[in-house]
Amino acid sequence: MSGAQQYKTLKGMQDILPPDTFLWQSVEQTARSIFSVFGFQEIRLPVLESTGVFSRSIGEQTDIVEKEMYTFTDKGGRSVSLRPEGTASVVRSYVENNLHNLPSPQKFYYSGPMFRYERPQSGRFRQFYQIGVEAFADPHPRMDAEVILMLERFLSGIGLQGISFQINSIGCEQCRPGYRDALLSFFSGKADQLCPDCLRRYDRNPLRILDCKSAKCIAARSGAPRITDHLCDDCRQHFGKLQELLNMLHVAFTVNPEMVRGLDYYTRTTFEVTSQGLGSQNAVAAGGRYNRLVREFGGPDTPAIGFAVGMERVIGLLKQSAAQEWPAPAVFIAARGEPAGTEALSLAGRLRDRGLWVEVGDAENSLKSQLRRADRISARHVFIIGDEELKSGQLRWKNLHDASQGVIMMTEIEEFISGIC
RNA sequence: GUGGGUGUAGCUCAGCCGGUUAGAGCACCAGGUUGUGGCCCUGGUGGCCGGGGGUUCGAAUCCCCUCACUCACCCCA
Repeated sequence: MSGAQQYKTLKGMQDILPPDTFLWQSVEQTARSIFSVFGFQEIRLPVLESTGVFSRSIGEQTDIVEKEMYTFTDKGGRSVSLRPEGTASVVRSYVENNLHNLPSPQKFYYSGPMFRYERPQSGRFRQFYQIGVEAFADPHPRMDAEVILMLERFLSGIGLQGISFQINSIGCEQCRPGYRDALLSFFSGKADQLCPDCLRRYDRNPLRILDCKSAKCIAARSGAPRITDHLCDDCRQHFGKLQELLNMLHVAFTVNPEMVRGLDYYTRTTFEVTSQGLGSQNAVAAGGRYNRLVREFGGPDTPAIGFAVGMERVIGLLKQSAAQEWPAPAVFIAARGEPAGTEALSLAGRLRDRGLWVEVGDAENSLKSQLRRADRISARHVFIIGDEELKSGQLRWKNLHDASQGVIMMTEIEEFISGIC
């Protein structure tokens, strides 16, 4: 190692390396195939947007917008930000491209990195990956149920265990202000019973007091009004119908009237999937309905619902339950000396054309050394080419799993391969 | 932004009441006679002991500062 500068990833950013990348690929593949059969189509969006895309949707007052965004001025003097979440960009794109002209409902999924300038901890990074979906133009709770069902299918499809679904309704512009007032008046005489954080929340976002973890606040909020008791008729019916549908679809869930979401744009249904064994950041996926956002972005009045899955959290759970496997090559070709080394390369090419993963040994090394390498990378079969084989037009094969071996003609190699692979 | 914990080889760690060239296991590479892996044996690559300063004849070891990582609060996927 010279005295040269050693670069490292920035705080909260990480390299994703093999064999983890294989796990990521399989999770992404499952997502694609499940979302596809539900009729969701992929969209790919920029990572950088006008800052307003996020501040106006997520909420000016939220922590995400106030202190967690990677915001800077570009060379044209515009304020731009790395996306801290996906929904705002999808809505921007929906409006910009007039996607409401596609047959309704319009259903999309996306995946990619998000950025938030936070203090990293277990399950929390500054660059993190989400797979998310958004469904537009269907106000009915059937769409809520379908989206939640799809999330459940996906999570069980990748083999996640021990997760639980919580759902809630946070009402709409008709009923939420009334509930907020009820909550404020309930806590107004109890300021001394709240933790310092919740005193702040009282002014900024009183609903958050409901999910504070401090023992004081848990005690102070007993008997607090519940959002589910303050829903207007339409919201109550919507929420009731959703529960009915989820039961019919056999999606296990619990209603949690204290569940609060951090983003301002939600209306009615919100939901969250949590897991034990994730540490403090235990949300695996979360989402909800946002019926006003498209309108606020200048589009037609269009209801919508979506969710996002935290990839690192899902991957973290999967790694706990199963050891990482390295994929292994089908064939390793060991050659001895120069003419054989060339022959090995040519044979490898033919086998790769048939879609096989083939590794070639270093013909300058001993056979023993090459076999050791083949074993280390768990190759299933070894072909051995040397002077003898070149003379006779044959080659020797060996199965490293059961140690069987034999000889075949070089010209019959393709048939032989199709018999064993 | 606020607290706690930890920094010695790629990984897991020992050494740390100061004392000659800083260790182990695993991993990686090679070899153990002519062309056969796993086990075993041998050898090799790899660390200015996170960085800087101080105390001392002498610091991985003691003191101070700093940085990084990590967990938690906050917030959230």
